[in-house]
Amino acid sequence: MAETQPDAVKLDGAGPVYDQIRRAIRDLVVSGAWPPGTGVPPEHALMEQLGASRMTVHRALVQLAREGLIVRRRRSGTIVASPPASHAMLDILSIPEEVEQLGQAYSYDVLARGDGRPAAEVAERFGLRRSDKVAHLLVLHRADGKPHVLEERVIHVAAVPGVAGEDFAKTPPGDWLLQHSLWSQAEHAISAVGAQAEEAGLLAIAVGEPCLLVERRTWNQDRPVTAVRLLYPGPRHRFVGRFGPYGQI
Amino acid sequence: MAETQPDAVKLDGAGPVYDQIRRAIRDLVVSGAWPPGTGVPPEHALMEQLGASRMTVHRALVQLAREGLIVRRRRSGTIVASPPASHAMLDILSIPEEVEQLGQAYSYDVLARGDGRPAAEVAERFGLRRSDKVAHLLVLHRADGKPHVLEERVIHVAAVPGVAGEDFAKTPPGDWLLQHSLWSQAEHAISAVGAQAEEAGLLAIAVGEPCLLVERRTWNQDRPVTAVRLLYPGPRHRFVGRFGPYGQI
DNA sequence: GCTATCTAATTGCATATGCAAATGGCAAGC
DNA sequence: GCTTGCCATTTGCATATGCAATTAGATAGC
Repeated sequence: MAETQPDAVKLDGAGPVYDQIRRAIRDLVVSGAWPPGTGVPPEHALMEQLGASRMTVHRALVQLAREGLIVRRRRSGTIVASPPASHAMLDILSIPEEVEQLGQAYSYDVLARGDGRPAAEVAERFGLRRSDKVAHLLVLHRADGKPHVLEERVIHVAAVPGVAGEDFAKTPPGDWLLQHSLWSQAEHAISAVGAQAEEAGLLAIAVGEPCLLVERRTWNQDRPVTAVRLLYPGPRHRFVGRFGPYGQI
Repeated sequence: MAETQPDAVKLDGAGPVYDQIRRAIRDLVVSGAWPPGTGVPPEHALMEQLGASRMTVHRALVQLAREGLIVRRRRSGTIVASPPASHAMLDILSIPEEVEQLGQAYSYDVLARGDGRPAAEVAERFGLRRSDKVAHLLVLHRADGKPHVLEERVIHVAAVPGVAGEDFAKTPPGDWLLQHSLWSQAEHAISAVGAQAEEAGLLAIAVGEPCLLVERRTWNQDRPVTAVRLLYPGPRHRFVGRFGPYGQI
């Protein structure tokens, strides 16, 4: 079964054995070598392969399961988990989901698309080199037909091969990227800005109206994947989070 | 040593033993029965007291340590951890720290204070009953002498006994509360609003200027502790977070 | 073919045991 | 008093063992 073991688990000899195992498997998962659904070898196999006791292997796997990287079921075995679609606190659901959770009808339009090298201003804002080929998109998402959020997105073509042949007619780019790209790190920033003239026109609000601006940049192993600027009009959008003194709850 | 064991660990018989132990101790910590610094009994003591093996006790304690609720050191033993001062993603540092991290000089003024029953509008906005006694504060925080953020806060007097005799002359209320109150749950919301006339005047910005509004409410065991409304002027404030596909990093 | 039953693979949990590592505090020596 | 070294306590780690719970897949029976 080559499929169940695309790469071998390799220990690095640093620190406790259970932690070496945990890190080794974690690295295989986050690097994409073991994509979601891949079967992790059963405890007995790892035990022999690594020369550790079952309890030690077990400890590593239990911890990975608690971290959400793998899913374990008796008899079926252990598989690599699918990353959760949303990230509590601040991360945003896919926008279609976000709108549907509000009980409104979702639709969207790709207003503009350009492929080529990024303009200096864009490259700067999104942390790209001017030599990187990018796709540049402007998308308006609607809830019950009314403007909901304006998305300006840059996609690094080299990091997402399929993007050149995709027109985003059926799936908005954010959701499409979730399925067609890999990412290992993201950063977002939230701020409040007034709508510029063009933005205000598209969102059907007054110029200068306060908007919540969410900027997110995504990398895969230090290589930029995509950067997006989401402009939510007015005080009718809120991002809510809950937590306790020792962390999220 | 009564101090090291203010309450006994009690198992509830539900689920795995190690998890019963984990939850029992967690509850003692988050309820405040074991405040930060309290000594947790050593593994051997818990082992005898609970009739479990050391490895089972160990498993519970290791997990609590990973969750950050306790701190363990060889020979010294295990103590209840102090909650971290800030909460990653979105939670805000104490405002003095926030300003100092920007390399600016911090100062603040208590602009107004009222003690009594909350007005209907305030009670509504902060989830209080009109019969609850509250302290109501308006505080302007400055960075290098310039307005940085406007804080409007309501404190539930019954939940924070010392508040009546405190004038917040030396410590702003947010920091003071961190030291003098207990909380088990918080919720915050972020949105963008335009500055109202009075707010704009205090912050020295134009009326309608976009502001980032952070609203946070805090409870202790379902009892409201405090609620705060932080108004950050303009696009010069950003909240930044980083994360990976499987959670925060 | 369909269903009920059984079997075996796999994870989950708890225990017992032994040794390693760190270190607070005591004792001995100066 | 001060320093040095030792010892006992406490946590950290790994192993071996045994049994329970779950369930995919095989088998037997209809």
